[in-house]
Amino acid sequence: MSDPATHERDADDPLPSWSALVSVYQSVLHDVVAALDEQASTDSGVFSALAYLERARPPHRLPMGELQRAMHPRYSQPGFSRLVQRMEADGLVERRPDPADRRATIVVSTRAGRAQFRAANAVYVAALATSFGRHLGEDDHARLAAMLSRVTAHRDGERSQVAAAGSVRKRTTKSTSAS
Amino acid sequence: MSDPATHERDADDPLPSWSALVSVYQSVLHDVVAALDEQASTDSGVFSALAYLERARPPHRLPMGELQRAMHPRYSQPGFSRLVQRMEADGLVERRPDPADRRATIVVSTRAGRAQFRAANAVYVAALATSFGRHLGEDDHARLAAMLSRVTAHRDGERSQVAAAGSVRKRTTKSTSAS
DNA sequence: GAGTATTGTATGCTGTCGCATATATATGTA
DNA sequence: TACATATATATGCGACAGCATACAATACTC
Repeated sequence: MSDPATHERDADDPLPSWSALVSVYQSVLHDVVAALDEQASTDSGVFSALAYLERARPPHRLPMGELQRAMHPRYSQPGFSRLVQRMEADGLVERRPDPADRRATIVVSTRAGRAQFRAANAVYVAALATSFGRHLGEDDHARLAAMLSRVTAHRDGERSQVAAAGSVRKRTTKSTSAS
Repeated sequence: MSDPATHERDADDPLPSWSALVSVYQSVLHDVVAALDEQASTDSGVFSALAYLERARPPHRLPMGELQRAMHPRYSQPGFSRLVQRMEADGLVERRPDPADRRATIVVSTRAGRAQFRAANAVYVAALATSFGRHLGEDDHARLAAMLSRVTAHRDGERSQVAAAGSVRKRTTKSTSAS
């Protein structure tokens, strides 16, 4: 779904910017995923999960649900469950029962998982710089980040308004940041 | 292994802008794909292929290879081959032998395919406006498109330089395992 | 405290992906 | 012409995705 034919040639037509975004995303991601695979033997989903565990506030652990939501809508719940199973089979994480809620599972990265993250992250940073970073100037990166963050913020703001309006009680998210 | 040109906190650190781009892409795409599926029963890959056929310069036809390349690295060659087979099975396109090259196949959208594109495109435009367009102002869309287009142009420029340079390569695409 | 709804995670099934490879045609070279 | 190589597309196969659903534990309501 890159850039279809359309009408609406106005200045606020979002199609050109969306098409350009899709084009950049797809080609850069393609390069980065290839680099991770070839130079670090790391699947991009695995890398992403390890990265969020790395940043987790209690050392290297996150409840499954929070980790899944941190990864945007990248995986469905079943898909994410299987990703974690594979990672556990590969020795990258452990799954521990949550003592506070016996339905829940806490994912903890192992020493091997953290080592693999460090190696893969070096590849990732290098590939991203080559494939994306050096194609824009300093100010451009900052401005791009600002604009795109506005989109996310605006979207999220409206979503929580909708959520709050839809239910009488808005006990929605557990009191965690978890972007 | 490449040396870790690691964590730059500089202004030209591409990570924040890349992360923001990924976040916007994933969530907007999620919404748009859901809308296409729910309101137009159209897979996003099918929609993209129909869109490129729609704007093809000879009426509604393109050689398979060109159509595939137009869709960026979204599908592998085999994956694209099967996408077209499915579309043909659904009556959205025909595959005709190319009289000039009997290896090749020309994909032609059928009347039904064009009708489905029009219906799906209306859904697409509406969903994109809701999910992406209205979260930025007019100038922002233009500036965003300009910046991202620069990335694509710069990337493409370098790629053709590399292609022209020929065999002077580092050890990139080699099948070395490494971990 | 019993009954129902809700939440967290896992599994069966099916569809589609990418990789490796096969097949057919085209092109280059002797 | 004969042969090696390149290009266009298709198929076998294994991996992984999402949907629907199952299962387990918790939370709400009375």
